[in-house]
Amino acid sequence: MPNPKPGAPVRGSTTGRPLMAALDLFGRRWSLRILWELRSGPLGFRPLQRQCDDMSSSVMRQRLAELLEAHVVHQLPDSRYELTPLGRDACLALGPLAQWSERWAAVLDPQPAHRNSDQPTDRTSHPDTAGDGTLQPGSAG
Amino acid sequence: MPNPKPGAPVRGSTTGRPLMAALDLFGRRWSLRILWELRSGPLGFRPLQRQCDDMSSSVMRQRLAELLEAHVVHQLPDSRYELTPLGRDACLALGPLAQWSERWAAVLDPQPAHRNSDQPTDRTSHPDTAGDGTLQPGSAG
DNA sequence: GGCGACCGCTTCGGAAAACGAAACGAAGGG
DNA sequence: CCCTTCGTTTCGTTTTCCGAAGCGGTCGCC
Repeated sequence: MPNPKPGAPVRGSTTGRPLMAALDLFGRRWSLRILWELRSGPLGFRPLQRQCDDMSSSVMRQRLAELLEAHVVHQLPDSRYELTPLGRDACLALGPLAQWSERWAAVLDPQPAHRNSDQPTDRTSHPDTAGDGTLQPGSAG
Repeated sequence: MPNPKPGAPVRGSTTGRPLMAALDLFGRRWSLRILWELRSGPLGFRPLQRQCDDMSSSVMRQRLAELLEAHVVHQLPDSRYELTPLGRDACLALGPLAQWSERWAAVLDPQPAHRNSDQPTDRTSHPDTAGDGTLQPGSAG
C-alpha cells in the first residue's frame, strides 16, 4: 500500500492525477487535523497528540510518516514536527474550507434569534434509512 | 457514532467547532472525491460510482447519506445526486487544494524540460483541471 | 545516584470502517 | 418476453483505526 503521491497510482485512481493523490492523502482520518494543528508552529509528538484531542499515537505516527514522505511536514533537529513551506500552502488551502464550515454551521443550525424562516427542507427521500440518527441540529452547544 | 455536524461533538473533538466537524465529515474515505466528482453536474448512483473509480457501492451509499444529511448534496426527483449551493461552495473551497496539489506534484517530482525522468505517468494535461489549476465548479446552476 | 515525570515511538488485541461481489426489485428497449 | 441498466441492500472478508500499555531515553530534583 504505497502512500499517496502524485504520479503514482493511488487508491481509486490509476491515473496518478495530483488532486486524486491529495484527496487520498487528506482523506485519511486525522490528516487534515494534524495539518491544521501544526499551522501555528512546530509541535512535539505528545503535544501534537494532545492538540489533536488525544488521538491514538499509532495512527498519529502513521499519518505523520505519510506527511513526512509527502514533504508536507518535516522534523526539526529537536524532533518536533513542523509544516514545510508546501505544508503551509496546504494549510492555506484549508482556509476556505474553514470559512465554508462556518457557513455550513449557519445553514444547518440557524441561530434561533429570529425563528421566522425555516431551512428549505428538501428531504424528499429518506424514509427509514437512519432510524436512530437524530438529524436535527437544534441543540448546539 | 453520529454523523459529523457543527455544534455536536464529533470524533476527536468535544468542542463541536464547525471546522472540526467539517474535518471529520471530509476526512472520511471518498467524501472529498464524491464532492469533487459531482462538481460538474448531477449524477446517478452507478455513474457516480464509476466516476469514483468503482468505489464500493456500500461505502458510497453511506457517504452519500452523510452528505445528504449534511445538506451538502441533495437528490433530484429522478434520483440523481446533485450538490446543493452549500455543496458547491464546499467544492469551491476545494479549489485551492486542487491548485496546491499541482504545486505538490511539482515539488515531489519536478519535471524540468532538460532533465530525464522515468515517471511513467501522463501528467501533461488533465480534464479535471483547467491547466493552471483554476477550477470551475461546474456550470450546473 | 535514584526517582518520578515527561518524551518520541512501537506493539498488540479488539472494534470499527471499508471493501467487493452478489443479489434484489424496478424501469426501459428490442 | 428477455436482457440491460438502474438504485440500493446485504454479507463475509480485509483494512484501518483505536487505545492502552510498554520500551528506552532525557530531564529536574533531592
